[in-house]
Amino acid sequence: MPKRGYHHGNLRQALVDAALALIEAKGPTGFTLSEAAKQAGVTPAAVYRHFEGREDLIIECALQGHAIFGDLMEYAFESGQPSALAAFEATGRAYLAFARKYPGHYMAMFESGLSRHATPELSRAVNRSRGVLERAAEDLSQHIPEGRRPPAAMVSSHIWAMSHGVVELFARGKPGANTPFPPEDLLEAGIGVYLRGLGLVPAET
Amino acid sequence: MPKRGYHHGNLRQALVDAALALIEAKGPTGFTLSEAAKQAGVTPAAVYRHFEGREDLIIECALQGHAIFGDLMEYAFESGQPSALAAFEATGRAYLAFARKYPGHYMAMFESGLSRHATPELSRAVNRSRGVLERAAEDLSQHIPEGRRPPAAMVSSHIWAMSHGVVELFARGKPGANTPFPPEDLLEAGIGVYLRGLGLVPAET
DNA sequence: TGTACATCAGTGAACGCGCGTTCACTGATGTAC
DNA sequence: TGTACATCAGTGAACGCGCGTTCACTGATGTAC
Repeated sequence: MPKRGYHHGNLRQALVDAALALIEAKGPTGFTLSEAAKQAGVTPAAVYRHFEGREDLIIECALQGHAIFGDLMEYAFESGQPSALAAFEATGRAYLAFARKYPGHYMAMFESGLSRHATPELSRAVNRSRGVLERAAEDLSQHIPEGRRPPAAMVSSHIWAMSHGVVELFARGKPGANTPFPPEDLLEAGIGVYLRGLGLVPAET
Repeated sequence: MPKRGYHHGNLRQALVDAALALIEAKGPTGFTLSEAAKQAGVTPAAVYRHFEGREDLIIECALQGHAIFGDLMEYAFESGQPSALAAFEATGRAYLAFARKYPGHYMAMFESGLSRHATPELSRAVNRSRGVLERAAEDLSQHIPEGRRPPAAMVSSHIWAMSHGVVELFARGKPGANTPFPPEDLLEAGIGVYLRGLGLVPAET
């Protein structure tokens, strides 16, 4: 009874799914509303019953991505507790895992070029995603040998940057296309070195 | 006498310059051949006197970018000699400096989605750019406390990833849009922490 | 210096295409009585 | 249960647009004699 058995069933989500597949295949700018409609078995005009237009569809993709992303990061963060270090490392790993498992979402979120403020809703979603990493960095900061500890926001920015860089440069296309190392190992090793540089993780990894 | 005073003067380079400006403004996928032609004061068909088509124009942009990029990185590398550490840090800084000074080139090189093997010439240019960073990493590796030193290619990949991530996430758009830290400081601090993690740079920065 | 000719950079019109978006419509579904 | 009606998801045709590319052309430049 809830909402089954309409004309299409659930066109809205079918369109989002089609859009995500297309974005994954052709990039966010190569994606077209018409093709998403066709792939959902529907006329382009039908899209306008559910979205304001092309950009609105992409925003929904990014929104759903941030929901999953935030959940995943939060779960990883908590699974590492009470060790701030384990929590932080797990969060970093979750970043790459998300990017690999949901490439369409990832691209919609970070490569579609849409403003973070396109929508209050999107703005909120982005802040939540970022918040998890920042919280992990803050917890971690408490354990850094005092004195010259960098701001937590800087630490989280560094990890975000390295993660994003690994995704863009080494986790796209055919495996081994750019480097002899699997992206997962590359990122984990990079974070390991970085954490050692912060004065944590003296000998391991 | 060399090549002045043609119909246009030097349409080929004028088209490249127009393309670079457009790529910077609208991204590599938003760039259109027609608009580049118009901006150079010429009919779209004229472009085909100098390039095979749209993609060929983008390749030329990337090619010129790699030439500048390679020179800049090499110069930075050598300016830090004979200290392997100084050379490496200078190379990292040169990366970001290039990305900020030549955003159109940077986008054509790393965000246009064209294959590294689109052309033998492009392939060579890419390898040269990458080679400089790898050489810097190798020199640096010699100074790392032996035993558990990561492969040089991994070190250069980490730096490349962090640099690229900083560029994409924090050096685009309005300043301060994403972080309270200037991208230069962010990257320099990140590389500093990373190098300390490698066992170099014990106390400074 | 002057004329005849070859070259070839750039023109302008045309092409087929797929895009995002609009609009009046139609027809299946859900609701009231 | 059966009929009349309202809703509204999806249709199909049409729009104006700018794209990349092609083609026969034209006209300025450079060269030969």
